[in-house]
Amino acid sequence: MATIKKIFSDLHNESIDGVAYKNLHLKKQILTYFANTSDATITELSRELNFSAPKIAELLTELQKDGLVKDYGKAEDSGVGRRPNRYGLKPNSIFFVGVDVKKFHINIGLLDLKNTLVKYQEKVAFTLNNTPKSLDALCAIIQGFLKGLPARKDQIAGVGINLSGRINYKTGYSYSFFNFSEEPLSKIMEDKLGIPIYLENDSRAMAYGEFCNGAVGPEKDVLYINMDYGIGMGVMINGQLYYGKSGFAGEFGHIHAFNNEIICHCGKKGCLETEASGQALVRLFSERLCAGATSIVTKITRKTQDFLLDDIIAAANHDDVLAIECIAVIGEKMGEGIATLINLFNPDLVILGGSLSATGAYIRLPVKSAIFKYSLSLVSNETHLKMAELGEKAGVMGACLLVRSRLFAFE
Amino acid sequence: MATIKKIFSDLHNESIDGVAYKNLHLKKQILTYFANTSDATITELSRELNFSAPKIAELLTELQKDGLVKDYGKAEDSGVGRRPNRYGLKPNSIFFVGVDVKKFHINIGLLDLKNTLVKYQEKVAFTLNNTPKSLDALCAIIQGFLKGLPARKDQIAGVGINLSGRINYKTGYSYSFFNFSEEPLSKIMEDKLGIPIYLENDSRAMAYGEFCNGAVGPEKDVLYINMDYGIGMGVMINGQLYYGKSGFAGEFGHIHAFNNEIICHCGKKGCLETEASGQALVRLFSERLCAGATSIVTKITRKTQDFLLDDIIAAANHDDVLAIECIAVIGEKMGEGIATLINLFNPDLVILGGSLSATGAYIRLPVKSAIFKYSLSLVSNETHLKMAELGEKAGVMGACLLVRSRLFAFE
DNA sequence: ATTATTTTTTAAATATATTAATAAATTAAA
DNA sequence: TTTAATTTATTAATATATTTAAAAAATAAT
Repeated sequence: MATIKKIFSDLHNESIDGVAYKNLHLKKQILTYFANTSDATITELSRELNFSAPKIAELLTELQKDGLVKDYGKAEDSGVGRRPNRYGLKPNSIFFVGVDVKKFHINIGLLDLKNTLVKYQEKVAFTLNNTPKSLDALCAIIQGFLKGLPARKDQIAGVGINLSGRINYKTGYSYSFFNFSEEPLSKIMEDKLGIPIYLENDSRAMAYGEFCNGAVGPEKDVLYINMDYGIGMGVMINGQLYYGKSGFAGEFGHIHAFNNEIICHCGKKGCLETEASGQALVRLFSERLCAGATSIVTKITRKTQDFLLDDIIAAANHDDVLAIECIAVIGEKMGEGIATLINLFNPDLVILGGSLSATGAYIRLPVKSAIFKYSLSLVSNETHLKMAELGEKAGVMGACLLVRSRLFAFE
Repeated sequence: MATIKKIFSDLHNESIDGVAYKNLHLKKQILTYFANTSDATITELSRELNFSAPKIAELLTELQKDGLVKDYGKAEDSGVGRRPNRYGLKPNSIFFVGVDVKKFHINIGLLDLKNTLVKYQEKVAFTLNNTPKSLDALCAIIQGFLKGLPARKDQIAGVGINLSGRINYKTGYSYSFFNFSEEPLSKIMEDKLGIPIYLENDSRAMAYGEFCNGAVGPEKDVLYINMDYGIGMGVMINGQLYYGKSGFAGEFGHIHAFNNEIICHCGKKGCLETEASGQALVRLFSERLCAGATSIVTKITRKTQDFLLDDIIAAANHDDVLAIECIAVIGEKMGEGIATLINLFNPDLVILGGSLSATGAYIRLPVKSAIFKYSLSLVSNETHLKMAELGEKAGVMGACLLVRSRLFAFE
């Protein structure tokens, strides 16, 4: 069995041309088909990829020799005729590490080729600051995770890392965090950890998780809204993540939506994020409490101020009226923004994700009614609104799957 | 030489498979390369499409037999070595008709395979109403144009028609105009005119014209803003027009942007179009005149009310202060909307088009300054802002080129 | 249980594309 | 002017993929 390094260099060998190039291309098409769809028979692949059965069979045996593909045996009875063999990715050949860096904690996990989180650690203590010390702490956590894995290091294709703010995944530069060096952040971390690093914007990675393994079915044009302290978005167009020119597409939180005087951390005034985000919810909730409103959150947390977003979400899910009211206010404003997105993107599906999505219908209903109110009905009639399915795991899943997509990618 | 019908059915024969399918695919790739890029040599095509030179040569001779491709002879001196032959589309083999339906007139033209408007009629008298009579008038004009063409009818691949409002190009339904029948509009017109009809949203068609033959160079993510009485947008993502689920993507004019009481013709309040469009400009200009402001427009047109948008544009281009001031007001609001687009799409290029773009810097500068004010600088720094280059011809060009793209399209 | 039917898989034959080699065209240098 | 160098175009030879046919595997019907 070839090592991951060998497979990697084979798959990305750019000096290859002619027949070898075409075979390599077809191999990647097969792998991508397995990854995006599922196991398949020779005949299915032949039809789908427009190559003859013998050719597909030849490449499948090569991929099996490489250790990437497995023969899963005879398919289920499908009526009459000989039952075909099903082929698919071999789970234990390659693994991917995903690191979801949140404001106050880290989630980290190891994914195999069958989309199983082999190992997963949630809410590892960490505080995100834009300092070298914070970066060192992050590296140390990843280092520790890499040590205790049920996989050889040469089986790990890379580490995907989600950060909030502006990220250019192609260059590896981060512009909002850990941007105190001349070199791209991905390079710095690769040097420290000795393993390929792939940076991505947090919302886009979460979106990718939902796209591949969550709420998205056959839909091709999908928007994923990450509702957390800030507001982020991941855009899928024609079945692929959309980046824009420099990887900054989807800055939904910083569109100008209000004529208020609240200064956003991006430096501008009136961003959607100033009134429709988790941080706006915390502010609104505190204001209402100060103004004399009552809530069970004070009982649960024994605090009278400095509530966390999670405290309010928990209160709402315990039927706390104040929390529910405040979420409705935020949701209405969020929905107005989403109405704009629907007019512009005419998506098949909009997914509400991020920590605020844990409030379920409390956020969904005001969003839905605002969409009706503010978008063209002909357009929004075509759009489904769903809640995210992966919850807290979305980020880690997405980060891992993005590493996979880079391994299988062509060019 | 094969007839257009033969070529058409060859190019879209779906029963073909195996080798014939692959050859057909490669033929279309070659044609698309010629269409999108320019003429090319065998070696260039071989490199670009990853096929061997003999294979490319074989298909090129076939395409020459079909009458679609022409040998343009030896290339310019490129230093040392044998000079290659350049091949490209043959201009007089196939033609496309484009019809740009405006509110108060029609532009109609005939395009050859070298992007030359062989015949072009501008501002043909017509008034767009949502009535069968208006539709009949439109068909009559097209019928008349088809009669006097310097091309046989069997050489015309189809007629592309631009309409404002919501269009689903796949089904051929129009939802804003001529929507009084059960059957799709494209079907109705095909039956009347006896030639394939392709409907498209007017702004998207204009955008496509600029993409293929106007202000767009190598950029892949581009937004085209159609500033007319209404506001429209065409979106190019990854080098291709973006439609969204039902072809309604890009409804920029109807995003909710103001808390005003002006009812938009879409039925909602506060649309961007109510304050940042040509119709808003006309309203603003009239109000300022009524309030006592002076303008040369009253002298030129000898009217004291009922100004057309073109009157105000002409006045501005004659340095009329009131017109320039009003355009700046509209431009500032338009720019605020475009800032939102930039945050969401992170485009390479934004093109200002439509009749208002004829005011040049008068509209460009306020738009530009609003973009600086309202979008994330990291994102907007990456975006260029250009004026459209095709002017009034954009719609006809786009309509023709869209027919072409459907002829060459695969699937 | 045997035979017919259907489908996948393998194998052989055919068709096809690529590679390598040659010829042709062009420029620069001898 | 001739020769060498360079690149393209064409051809012939080789490698490759596809097609066709045959075999194998599975099920249903007789």
